[in-house]
Amino acid sequence: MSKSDVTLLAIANAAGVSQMTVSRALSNKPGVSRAKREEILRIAAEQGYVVNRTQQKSSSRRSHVIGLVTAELHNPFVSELVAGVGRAARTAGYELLVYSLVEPDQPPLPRVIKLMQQVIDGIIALLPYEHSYLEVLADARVPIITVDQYGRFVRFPSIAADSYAGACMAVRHLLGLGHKRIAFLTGDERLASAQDRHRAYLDTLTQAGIAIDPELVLAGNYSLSRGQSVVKSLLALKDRPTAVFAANDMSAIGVLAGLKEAGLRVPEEMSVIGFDDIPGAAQCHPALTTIRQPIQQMGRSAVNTLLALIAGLEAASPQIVLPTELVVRASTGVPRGG
Amino acid sequence: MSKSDVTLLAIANAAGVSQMTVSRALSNKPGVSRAKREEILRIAAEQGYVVNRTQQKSSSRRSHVIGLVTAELHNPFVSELVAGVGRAARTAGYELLVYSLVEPDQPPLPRVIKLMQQVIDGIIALLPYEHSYLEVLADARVPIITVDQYGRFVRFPSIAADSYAGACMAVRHLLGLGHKRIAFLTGDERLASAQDRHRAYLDTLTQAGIAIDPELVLAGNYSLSRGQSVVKSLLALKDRPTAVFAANDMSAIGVLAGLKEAGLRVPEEMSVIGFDDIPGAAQCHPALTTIRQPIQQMGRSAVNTLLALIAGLEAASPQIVLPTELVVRASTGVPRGG
DNA sequence: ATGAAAGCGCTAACAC
DNA sequence: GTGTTAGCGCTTTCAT
Repeated sequence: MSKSDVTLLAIANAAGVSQMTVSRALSNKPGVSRAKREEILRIAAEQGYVVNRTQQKSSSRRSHVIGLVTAELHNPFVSELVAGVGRAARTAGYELLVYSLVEPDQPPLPRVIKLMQQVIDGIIALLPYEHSYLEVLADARVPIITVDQYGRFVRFPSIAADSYAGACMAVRHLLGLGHKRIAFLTGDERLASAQDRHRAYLDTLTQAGIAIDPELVLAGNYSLSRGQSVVKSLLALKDRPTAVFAANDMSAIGVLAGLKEAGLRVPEEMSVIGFDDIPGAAQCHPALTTIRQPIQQMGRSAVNTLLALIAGLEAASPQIVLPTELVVRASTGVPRGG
Repeated sequence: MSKSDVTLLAIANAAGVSQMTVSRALSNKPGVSRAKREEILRIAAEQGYVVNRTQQKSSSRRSHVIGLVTAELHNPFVSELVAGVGRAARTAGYELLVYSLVEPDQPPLPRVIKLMQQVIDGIIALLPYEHSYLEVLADARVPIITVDQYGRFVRFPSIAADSYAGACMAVRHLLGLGHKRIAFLTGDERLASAQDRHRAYLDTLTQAGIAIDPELVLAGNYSLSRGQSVVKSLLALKDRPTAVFAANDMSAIGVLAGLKEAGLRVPEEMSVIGFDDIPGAAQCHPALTTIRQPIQQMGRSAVNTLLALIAGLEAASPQIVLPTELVVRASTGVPRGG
């Protein structure tokens, strides 16, 4: 007889009480005497009882399972965040299930959306490019939190690092080193984070009295390969920049690769700064100067906010913005003749 | 009234039949007249009915949902495989749920294991380093398939590409180009795939009459960073190799990066060949020659085999091995003075 | 070919 | 503080 047969009733019999008393004891609900409660907990532990979340959900509308949806499984930022969310969820007594959107810009099938409702209590959506399915879920009263946002679309509470402030720091760091011609490699501009970083770049330069040169703004998409391929356009400019601010670490690492390919030394001939501080940032050569997002903390915030929503509370603030931090490593330095 | 309220009973009422008839019609079971069946299907489609998988499971022991467990979310091979499995599952009328092992070498909590049993009909485990939890699941009669294997542990049916044959091809390709000193960067030797590739390297060289030089065998772990860092040991050898066979593409790309850093040209001064043919292999510089694993097909095989197991059939063959293919790109060439 | 009844494991609601 | 009842949505089993 495998453990999977341990049911509420089994424990009730073993303890000589009713099923309901066991349920109450196990869910920490009032209405059970201390003595009985302890006895029940002991027996349950002994027998290795674990609640059946799906039955729990079908009778109480709560499964204590949350879902995380993402289209970018292969993305270091995402996988870090998944880890953070997983830990936070578990700490709060929740399990985490991941729904992978196989087709990035395609909404999941109705079948899958339904499955989400049937299994989970709430959803954390990462980098929600396509979000029509979120509307469907919201209509079905599934609490939703997004990490980053699709444009300025604010129907759902979101968690994000302070992209604007972080990007300002990045640009100021380069300015402080003496750079005047600073290129910017954009992120995927459908996302709020990318828009914020872009705006911060423009604003900070302007505030520093430096005219914006549109040639120095290159269209990226947060990907390594784009970062790498964009380098030649950069080097083809008659008046080359002395530094590049890439909207995220992946594309910054791509830029590093492209520069290496072109034979330029970093930071002597070109400074590079990224954004995110993914694990790979510290390991590449030269180690990447970047803006750190508090990824673990973002995971925790996402979970806590979601749980509050599930509990029926309004999100304290619809948009939670977490501070970022400049991490200076080896990829930035004073410009030549600076 | 949201769609989520569409239940069997609702359709039964709308169709003027019993719940049971609707159930039968919708699950393609016999016992319903053609006319009624069609009528029911029409109404169900109209109302947007979707079965509640968890209820389905609690009464029939089948949810038509399968799970995929992996510790390496951030791994291009894994994410490709997840996509392939997702597509195949959906085609077969199953949904896919992903369980991410947050701590790579740590088994999931009993709570999570229990959740798996409660939600899914079977599990596909990717790169199962730690597999004690699989035993628990198997004891609970959850069908399991692994992709790749932990060592020579064959309790579970597995799907894998033919690592041995593929690695032989890789080495022969280099031999054919005229290389005599060929280094090997191992994979994570806990996995069967890594062991097979290693063995193939040794065997193929021996068969070609080339003595094995232990100095040319470098300990890797399938990671990019290890590939990169290992290059300096390679270049420090008094009698340098002219080619490197890396046990997978990620580490091969790392080797490429390390060589670029060291200023060596590929393939003029060093040939590099990988294994997997992940999407990144074609995009790096120079484009990587590699052994292609049929990742999509592996996903399909894994799903089909798992479904057979779920249906109560024995796996046709406990170990399914799929053929590999040499993909020649730009990272291999004749050795200098070859 | 169709339906009625029972049960899966759990909890909300209402007893006592 | 504790137990009983009913019900979630589905499928099994047994009638008809």
